[in-house]
Amino acid sequence: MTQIKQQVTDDSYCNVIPLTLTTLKTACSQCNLRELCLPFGLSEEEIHKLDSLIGVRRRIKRGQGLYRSGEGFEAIYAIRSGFFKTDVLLEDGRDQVTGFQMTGEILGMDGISGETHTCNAVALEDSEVCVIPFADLEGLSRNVQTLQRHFHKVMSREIVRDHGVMMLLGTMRAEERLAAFLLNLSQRFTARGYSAAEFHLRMTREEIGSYLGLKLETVSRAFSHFQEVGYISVQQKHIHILDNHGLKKLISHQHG
Amino acid sequence: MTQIKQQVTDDSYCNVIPLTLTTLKTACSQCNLRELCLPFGLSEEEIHKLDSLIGVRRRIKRGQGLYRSGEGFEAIYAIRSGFFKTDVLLEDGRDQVTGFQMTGEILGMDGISGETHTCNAVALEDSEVCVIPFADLEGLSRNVQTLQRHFHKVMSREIVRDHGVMMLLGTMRAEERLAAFLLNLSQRFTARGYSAAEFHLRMTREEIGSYLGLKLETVSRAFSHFQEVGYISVQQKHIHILDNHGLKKLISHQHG
DNA sequence: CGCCAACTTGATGGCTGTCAAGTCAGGTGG
DNA sequence: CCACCTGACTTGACAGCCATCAAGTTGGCG
Repeated sequence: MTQIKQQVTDDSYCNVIPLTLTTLKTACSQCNLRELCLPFGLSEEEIHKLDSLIGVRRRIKRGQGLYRSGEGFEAIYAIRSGFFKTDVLLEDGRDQVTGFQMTGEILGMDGISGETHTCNAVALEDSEVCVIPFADLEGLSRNVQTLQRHFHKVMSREIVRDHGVMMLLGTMRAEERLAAFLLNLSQRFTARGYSAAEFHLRMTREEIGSYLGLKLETVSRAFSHFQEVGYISVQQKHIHILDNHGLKKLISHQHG
Repeated sequence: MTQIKQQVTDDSYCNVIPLTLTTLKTACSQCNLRELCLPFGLSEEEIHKLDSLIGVRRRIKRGQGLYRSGEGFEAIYAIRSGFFKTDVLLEDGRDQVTGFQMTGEILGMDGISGETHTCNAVALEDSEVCVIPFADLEGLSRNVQTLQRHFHKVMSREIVRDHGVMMLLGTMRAEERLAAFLLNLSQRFTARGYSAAEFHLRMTREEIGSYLGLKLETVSRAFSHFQEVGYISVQQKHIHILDNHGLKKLISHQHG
């Protein structure tokens, strides 16, 4: 446990102490992410109850951590703006990105089981999260059935998502993985009102590779190849999907 | 509430595979798996409330399904005896085993998010599960805080477990994966009072390979090699771990 | 302008997939 | 009881995908 901290402290976490903590009351009832986030499906009255539950927002600068593995678990976080990655670090130094999270998505549910976080959450751009004290959420969801149900769905969705990643890591080849990754990002940006075809990657090739179980060179080569055959155009972190169908066909193709 | 029992009995699935349905009342309060299963941490009184919630047990013969992908979600299942696998099937024919479950573990949480199961659960030996109607579980956990908390922990544990598998698939080599798999099984058998060193594999090499993202030949070779170097002895599905430490060292070793 | 991290591209090697042949164990029927 | 059959497993040979190592390019920032 303690030796893990040595590994993590390298860069981002030294800067973690001076987190800006706003005492601003957040208000789900006035948040435009309602339909993506925890309040989904709640009545106006119920959302107002949620308002009182969410104490503070927290601003996290690019590169800084929101929580880290080993830390006590107190709250889950709803991303109000920005972009995060979560990663797990093994004692031997190996690590892997377990997910990328964007606005409206919930962070920190890994910590519930052992009352201790089991992964690190790091902002990939300046971000803001709503802090949801977990005991309070449980308390409210004992009274508000729709909230209880929706929270269970959020947790379950995380399980289903993880199964998808396991499928990707276990059965797909490099280019299939990257295609699936791009289409997933595209779909999630679409759900947030952004362009499905054009977006900016917040993460490095190395982080993509870590997530996909590949080395950064392989990711880079796959990007180049996709560009050669006209599926996408890439310029550094700017992605333009030119042939959505081509990418989809690549994934569903038998690997033979 | 009542329509749930109908769902179980007139399930179209019963027409495909003849499931044996017992009307026996189950009783968590008299179950020796309490400490591993959903009742963990509950008081005597609270466990009695759980008793009333669990309607029926269901017997599943080896090779039969408990639920399958696409089916409506009504209940989660606690394994009372036996052994299961869950797998996901892609349209193109690729499939992957996403987990192996043993007594006391909970099946079916993948179905909560979309109210439809997203994977198949198949018995690898004759098994028996306690059917826990999900709406009832939610109802009771609104009244019993310890149950609510524990159920959240169970879901969270599934997320953490999946992260472990992602780590395994994304960063480990074939023999490391198999070593991690064997140690995980050993530890779970131990928690159930069985030998840590000697056990019987319920799954085929192909199923192990699918879970670990490997081909069955690779699994077989890794078993043979482990035997050569004295880590284990294998005879078909019978495993004897001879050098626990050796396996652990293999995993934590840098892959270089 | 110069530095550095991120990225691209090439050459090579190794792990694991693929194909193939053979062995083993368990179950069935004559 | 035994021959037979089938599915599961083992082992070998070879090939391909991706990791590794290396060198060069680009873009952002002080």
